[in-house]
Amino acid sequence: MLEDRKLDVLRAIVEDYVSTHEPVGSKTLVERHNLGVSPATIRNDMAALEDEGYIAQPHTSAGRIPTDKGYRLFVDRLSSVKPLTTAERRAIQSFLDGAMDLDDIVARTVRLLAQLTRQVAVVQYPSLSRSSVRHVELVSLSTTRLLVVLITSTGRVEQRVVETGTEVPDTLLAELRAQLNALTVGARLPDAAGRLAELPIHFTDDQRSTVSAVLSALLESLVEEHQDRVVMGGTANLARFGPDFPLSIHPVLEALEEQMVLLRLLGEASDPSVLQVKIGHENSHEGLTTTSVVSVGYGTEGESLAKLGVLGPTRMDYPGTMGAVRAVARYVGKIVGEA
Amino acid sequence: MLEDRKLDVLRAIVEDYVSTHEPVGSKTLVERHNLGVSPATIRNDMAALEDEGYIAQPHTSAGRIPTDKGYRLFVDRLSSVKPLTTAERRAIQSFLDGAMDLDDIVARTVRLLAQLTRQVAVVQYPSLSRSSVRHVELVSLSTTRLLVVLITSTGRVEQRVVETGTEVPDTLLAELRAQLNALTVGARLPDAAGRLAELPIHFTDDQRSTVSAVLSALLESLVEEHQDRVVMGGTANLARFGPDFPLSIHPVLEALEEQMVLLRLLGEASDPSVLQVKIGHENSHEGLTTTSVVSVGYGTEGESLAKLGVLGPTRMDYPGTMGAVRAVARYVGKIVGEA
DNA sequence: ACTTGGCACTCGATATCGATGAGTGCCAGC
DNA sequence: GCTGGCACTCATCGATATCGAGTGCCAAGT
Repeated sequence: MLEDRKLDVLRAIVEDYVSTHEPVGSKTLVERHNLGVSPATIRNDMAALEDEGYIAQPHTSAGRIPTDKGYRLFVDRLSSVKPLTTAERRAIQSFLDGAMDLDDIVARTVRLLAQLTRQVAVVQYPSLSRSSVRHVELVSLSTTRLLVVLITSTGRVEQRVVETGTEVPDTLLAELRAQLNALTVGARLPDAAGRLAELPIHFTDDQRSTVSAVLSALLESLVEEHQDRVVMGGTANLARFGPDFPLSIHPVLEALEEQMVLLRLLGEASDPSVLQVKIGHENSHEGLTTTSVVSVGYGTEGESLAKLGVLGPTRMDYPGTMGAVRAVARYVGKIVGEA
Repeated sequence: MLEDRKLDVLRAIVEDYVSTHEPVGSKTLVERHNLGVSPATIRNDMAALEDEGYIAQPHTSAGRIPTDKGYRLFVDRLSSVKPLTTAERRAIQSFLDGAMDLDDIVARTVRLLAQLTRQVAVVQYPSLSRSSVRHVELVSLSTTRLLVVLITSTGRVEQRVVETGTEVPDTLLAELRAQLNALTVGARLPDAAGRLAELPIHFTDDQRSTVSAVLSALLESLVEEHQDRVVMGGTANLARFGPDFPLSIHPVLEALEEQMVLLRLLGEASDPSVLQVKIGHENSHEGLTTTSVVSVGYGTEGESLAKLGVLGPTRMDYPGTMGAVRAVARYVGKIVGEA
């Protein structure tokens, strides 16, 4: 009974603080939520919660604020993911439906997420390593220049310009194109990279340099894992986080401009199909210690291609945010699967 | 003589205010710059400048701040574009050299500009309408699905997925590919769009639907002007604009997230090859009335393909910013020309 | 064993007040 | 037309006082 009420109190504190952005005291707590007890009782519980590290007071005589640990408990045990309203679902669908190519899908997803959660949205491009080769194309740009284009099953197009040094006859180009496609089409990107090794022996010596140049470019395209590009949007919402937002937005903006940080933000989580919530200091990066990240993988048929998520102040509406992120991930996964 | 000195005073005020971010008074002015006159004299000039609307005082009994009109005069007549140091030139070169594809070039340019000017950088993708068709490629994704790929002379790749409804034999695909390339390669994008009209008659009736589907997709790619995408970076610098930055960053961030606003920001200037400076209220968009935009077109051989620029507080270092923007535009133009 | 009302206490937030001083406008003299 | 002098304005800053939300603790009640 006691333990139960303490958890109720914690939940109430989190909810109140999230909605008011102000430290919450015992009196206002009993007023707003109908716990059937007096402020004094609440105070006792609060003191206990503070001892256990779930809440803290900014100043000696102020209300309580949830700590990271408090939010963690709230997310893990005191709340459930809030399903979206049908209006929101419709919005997602209509927002995402008109998308043409992959770039467009990602761009729309970012804006959608940002709008829905009113926070900063981050979307990772579908990973190349999970996708397969759809087509390889060689186009001569000038006498000594080739464009190598790789088209993947997720609709992504990678391109590289190659300096051949010598002139490349069209016949060689056609031959090479045919062989490359025969060798790689349908294979997973990493596998395709491996198969390339079988190729060069079929050509004469003076073709070698050209061929190997093309190969290395293609290889680059195939293995370029760091091309795991990430798109971000909704930074305007950062300002909304409050004028009271700790230490201003500068470090946050700075961190968000680092691709690497963004990628790590989305996390190398164990199971990408389950919602991941990183709260405050759980984000390794300093400067993001007052923010939380809600992320989840998206993709086809249980196979997660990439991740997406949002970043906001630790004092965010977790149930709502989690609901939005999960819903968007599902829709996008479906769409990417179709394309 | 008198007029000359008044202009000197205005220049001094702008320079001081830009470097200190504080209203500048008559006394400190004479100290810092060696005008050979007394503070009282300066005060007279200042009063005159204020009457004419070039400067203003935030409060009675405070120093003067340049108005938009003052900055305008400063930019037009009192300053000259500051050439970069050789160190900076080297930085530009090394920063831009490793670029692989067009995306990469644009991304690097944005970061370079942001870093160099310590402001928000905006770069427009090279316009498609000015470029020409390098190659058209058709790739079958599945039995009833085609990918139409357009490669332009600026290295840009446009892609569209087409539902054909019926199965498309490889022979038709090859034929169509050959004809499309013969018809369009080398032509400017708008011209190429026109020429497409000549094509369909060469095919049989039951091929019509497929062909016309492909054509309309290609046509879309060719004319899609709104694909004038814009990339932005360096938003972290917004925070640097000061805690004193008027009305916080919110409206600015919001404006910057609108593609349309960004595009208008770069401006439909008369002659894109000349540096354009928009100061404060000259930017139509409200919310950007305390910011200035320095932009210029870039491209090959005097032909401007797109624009780039930076956005900062009206109290920016105009000569330096203009120098950086111009220098970067030149280098990028050269690189895009090569690619 | 909890809960509750009461009460003294803390301390951030807010308001008031005066001193300070940078900066101004104006004027009379050079 | 420049300059020094002078009275005046007003934002800034620090000190002081007040206010009140919120706390911790205790003794009494159930």
